[in-house]
Amino acid sequence: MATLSRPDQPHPLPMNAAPEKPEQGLPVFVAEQLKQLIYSGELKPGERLNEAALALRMGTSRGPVREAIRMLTGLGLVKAVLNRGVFVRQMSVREMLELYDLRALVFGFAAERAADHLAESHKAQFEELLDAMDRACETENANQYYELNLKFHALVLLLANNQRAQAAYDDYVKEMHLFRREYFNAPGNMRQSNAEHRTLYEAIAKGSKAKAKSTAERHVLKGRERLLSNIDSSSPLAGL
Amino acid sequence: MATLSRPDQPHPLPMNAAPEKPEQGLPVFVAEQLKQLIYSGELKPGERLNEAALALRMGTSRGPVREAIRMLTGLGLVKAVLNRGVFVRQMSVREMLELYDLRALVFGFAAERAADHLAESHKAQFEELLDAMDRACETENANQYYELNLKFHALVLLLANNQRAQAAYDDYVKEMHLFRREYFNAPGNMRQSNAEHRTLYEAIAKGSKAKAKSTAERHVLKGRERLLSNIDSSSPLAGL
DNA sequence: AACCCATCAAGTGTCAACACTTTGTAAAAA
DNA sequence: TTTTTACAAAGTGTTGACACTTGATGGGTT
Repeated sequence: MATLSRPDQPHPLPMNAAPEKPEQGLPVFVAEQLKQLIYSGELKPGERLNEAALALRMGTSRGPVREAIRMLTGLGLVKAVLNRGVFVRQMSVREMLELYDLRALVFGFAAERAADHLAESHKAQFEELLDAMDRACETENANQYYELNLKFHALVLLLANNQRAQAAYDDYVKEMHLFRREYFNAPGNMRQSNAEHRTLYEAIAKGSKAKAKSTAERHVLKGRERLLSNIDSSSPLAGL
Repeated sequence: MATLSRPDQPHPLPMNAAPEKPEQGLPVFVAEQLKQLIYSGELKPGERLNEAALALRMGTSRGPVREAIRMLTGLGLVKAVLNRGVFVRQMSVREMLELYDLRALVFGFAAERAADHLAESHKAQFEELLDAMDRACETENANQYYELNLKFHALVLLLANNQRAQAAYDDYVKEMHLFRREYFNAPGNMRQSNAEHRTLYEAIAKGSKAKAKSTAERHVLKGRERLLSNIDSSSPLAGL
């Protein structure tokens, strides 16, 4: 997964009022906005969501806001405490590590299947992405690399031809944004990471299922190791 | 996973009115009830949820019911259509097959790790379960076997020591209840299934990680095959 | 000074009323 | 008889008001 320095808030104060004709109802609209606010970091992990304030900001009453919030609890993005409000979920180190394990598992699974389903048309996409990531390495453009890296992984998942796995993987990546920001800065592994990408792609292109699987798995688990060493070098007893 | 003939509605018309002091708020309470209604089959896949009727039944107003329903949409249990209501999700054959793939993957993962973490105290539990399942086979008690089977799988997941994987697996099993009932009747594979359980347990007990993993994976995938043959023997063009 | 208790503001929990959309029904037109 | 149109019923969408809980503030007591 490589560096994982999240792009610093692409949305400074973006969305404001409700649309004229909500295409899917106000609660859905509000839920989208809230997701943005959370994933972009404007609403930080542990922070409380104030219903009245949000209602005002979204231009609705509290009803739809409450419904939107309930959707997010179903998604595990926020946690409600009776009579005290709902709070943006905070991931523990343990949860984060578990998530890496699952992500590695699913990514390995996807890579294995991608080695079966690869079509000529996708080869071009892969090579384009790999080259673009190389260029991002040259220019030390971490945000750019992060985006391309996401696309690379998404492409593997797409080729796995399992929408459920695709959705799950997507959730995993998004959930990781709920982790404390300060642990994420492992600056310059981009080159190493992209080398792994190349190895993986070659395995997929050759149709070597076993190799693709193990390469993909290890690629994600390296991110796990990196996180782990970041943590106990900064505070030895942070974990659970 | 074995037979998977679901126990026929353990809850005929169970829960009725709201409790005096809802321990976690009315919406949560209602959501629990709704989950029961759905998983038990009283609310069938594709059926619409009537807010007013449910509110009456639960002894609340529509507000908490709507919030409960939104939680379920977040969980993917129901699907909302603007101005037309929310409907219990219906799983397609394709989704079901994808789910089996993921379930096999996670169960394999769990078995591999269980082979590491196995303690003496759990051996007794395993053997107890296996014997009980044998007895259920003798008496042809499918419901009994189904419950024990669930416990066996849950125990493996517990030993994997990854709460996230445990929760995911649990969701998978529950989601499968959203599939059309008629495809689930593969009556008499209980003996075969339990033989696989024994093989798996022995691998775990011996600490053979690779064997445990592959055995567990195949065990679930056999259920997948069974489903598949059930389907195209009953209606050749059911799938997507 | 430390502690305890009333008071109060802020915020969540619930409800009932109202507005809008959809859909079924039955009368009117072709 | 068939089609169209108007109407009515049922149900969802949204709101503002009100009840209750929590936590903070501040005065009084030991």
